[in-house]
Amino acid sequence: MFRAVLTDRLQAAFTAAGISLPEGFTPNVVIAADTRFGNYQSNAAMILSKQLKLNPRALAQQIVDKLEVTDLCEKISIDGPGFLNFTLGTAALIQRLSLIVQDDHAGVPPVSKPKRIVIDFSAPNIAKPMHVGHIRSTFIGDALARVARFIGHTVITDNHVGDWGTQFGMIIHGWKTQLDQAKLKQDPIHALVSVYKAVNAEAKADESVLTLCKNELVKLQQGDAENLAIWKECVRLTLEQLEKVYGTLDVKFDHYLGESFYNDALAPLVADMVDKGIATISEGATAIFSDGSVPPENDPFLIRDKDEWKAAPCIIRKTDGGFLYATTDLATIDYRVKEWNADEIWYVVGAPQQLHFRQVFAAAQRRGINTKMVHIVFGSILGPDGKMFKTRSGETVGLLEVIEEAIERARAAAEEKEQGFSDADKNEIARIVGGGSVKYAELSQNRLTDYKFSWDKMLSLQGNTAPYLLNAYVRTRSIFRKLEGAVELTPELAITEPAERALAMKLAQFAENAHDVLDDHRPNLLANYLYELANTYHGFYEACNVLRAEGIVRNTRLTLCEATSRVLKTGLGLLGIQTTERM
RNA sequence: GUCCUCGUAGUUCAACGGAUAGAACAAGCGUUUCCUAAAUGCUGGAUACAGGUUCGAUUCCUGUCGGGGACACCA
Repeated sequence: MFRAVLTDRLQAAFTAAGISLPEGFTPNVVIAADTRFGNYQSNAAMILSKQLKLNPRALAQQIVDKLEVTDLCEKISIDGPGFLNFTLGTAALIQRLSLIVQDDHAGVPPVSKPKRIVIDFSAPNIAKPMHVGHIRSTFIGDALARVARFIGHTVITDNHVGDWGTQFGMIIHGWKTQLDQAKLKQDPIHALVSVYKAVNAEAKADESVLTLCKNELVKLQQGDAENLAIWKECVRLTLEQLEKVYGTLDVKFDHYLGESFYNDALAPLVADMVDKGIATISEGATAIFSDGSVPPENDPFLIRDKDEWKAAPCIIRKTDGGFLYATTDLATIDYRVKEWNADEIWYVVGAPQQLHFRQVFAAAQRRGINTKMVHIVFGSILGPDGKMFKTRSGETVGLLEVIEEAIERARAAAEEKEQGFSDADKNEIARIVGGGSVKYAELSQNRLTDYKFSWDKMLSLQGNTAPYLLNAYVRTRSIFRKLEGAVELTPELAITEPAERALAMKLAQFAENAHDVLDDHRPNLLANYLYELANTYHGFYEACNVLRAEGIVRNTRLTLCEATSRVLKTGLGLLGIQTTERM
């Protein structure tokens, strides 16, 4: 990575110039946003000049005098208030380009300290279809897992399915009284959903039905054989359907340890926490309160009411003895730490659950767990009214529906092309383009912002979308197909045209971008990078004909195409988007 | 009420404290004897408001206004 090398060189230059760096200060080098000034830049001189009370430009000059980067840069300049601007030399770019074409990681170096990271994402509920709300967790989680693995971490993905809870009282009651067996065979999840909805309506109108449901739930929790069998069948049928959806989306999990997996751990966990004084009995329930170890404004167990701080406890056992969401999550943390030796646990879960995780993480810490736990927050998908899509009240759009529609639209687009595709070709292209479009629509966006669900936006095939990137890839492949037969790319390269240089420069930045994604868990940085790369490639493609060129020019351009091809395929792969040779 | 989060072009979104705030869609006019036109060139338009910190603020801090969310026995 040029950035890392330049950072090291800069550090050495400070030492050589006899400037002692303040504690914890490392010179900052970034990819220049505006290539007019150079390719990389640093603001280190400006920041240090403040602390050392020196003139920033003079300080910059001192550093430049000692800087040894002639192997990398053809130009270093001091601009504006004291920016250090580096312009890479052609030889360094060429070397980099050769590496991308040879390396199976497209020139992305591994992390220096690999970790064991457990990533918790997707987490659909049993007996309910996945809806558009699951898009964010599933795609963001999957992309982060892929990137983390790619740069050398050990990743364990776990789908913490909602397979246990009060809804099973109603489902079991409905299963026994009104289940349509034929429908269950045909479309199990929808059969279960309609049963659930019908019972829910009945229970609202008739108290006695609600009581029956509660009784079924109690029996299930006590291990009644018949209810247990029904529950297991519900889980099996739902997982079977989910696997199909995940298969279409190319999303895989290492584990499916749902909430029920932790049932036996809950009572001992609560007892232990009471023993240790972390949890106390209050109003009949068992709850965790503030221990006063952090300032009240940072304490997740306190809220301010007027001028006083009031308790905001986290309940782990209900008055009736039942356990809750937080209890299961605490047990889950125990398991992940003890059984999987997790260094870090990442939760890709929506913003509404921020308080929940703050409380659970704080509770786990009090139990002596010092594993790093991160809630990777994302904004909500809103309905046309600007309010959250609700699972319980309003109808939402099914995830499968969105994917199918996307594939259909991509298929229609493929149909219009005159590339002599067979039906099988068209189906495969439609699957990749359609599925990729939905993923890219999500992943190209900052995860924190809410957005309104829109069919046209999610399924668009024009503009900054997956097909745009795929088309760039297809263009690279088409060139190699035209060559008919193996091409030997030779190491003799010469970058002369601005479009060639711009492309080589962009390709070199893949290494930095792949790493930056995990700094703040933001796949959209990678998506944006790939868009810029595709854009740069399209520009190169218009400006520089490859096949009609000869000799070293042709070899250089072919190498640029090969490198672009590799980076696009690898980068899209990190987003969970497959590529196609033709479209 | 308290806390969290968001507020950027007509719309949907970008921008690890950096230089002239980028794209896409929508609109208009062009580009195919040339490697896939799902491409490409050109033309307008935006940081909610008020302070503060800084050489420099869309970004950090404070307040106001506005959207959304969470706040003891649902998950």
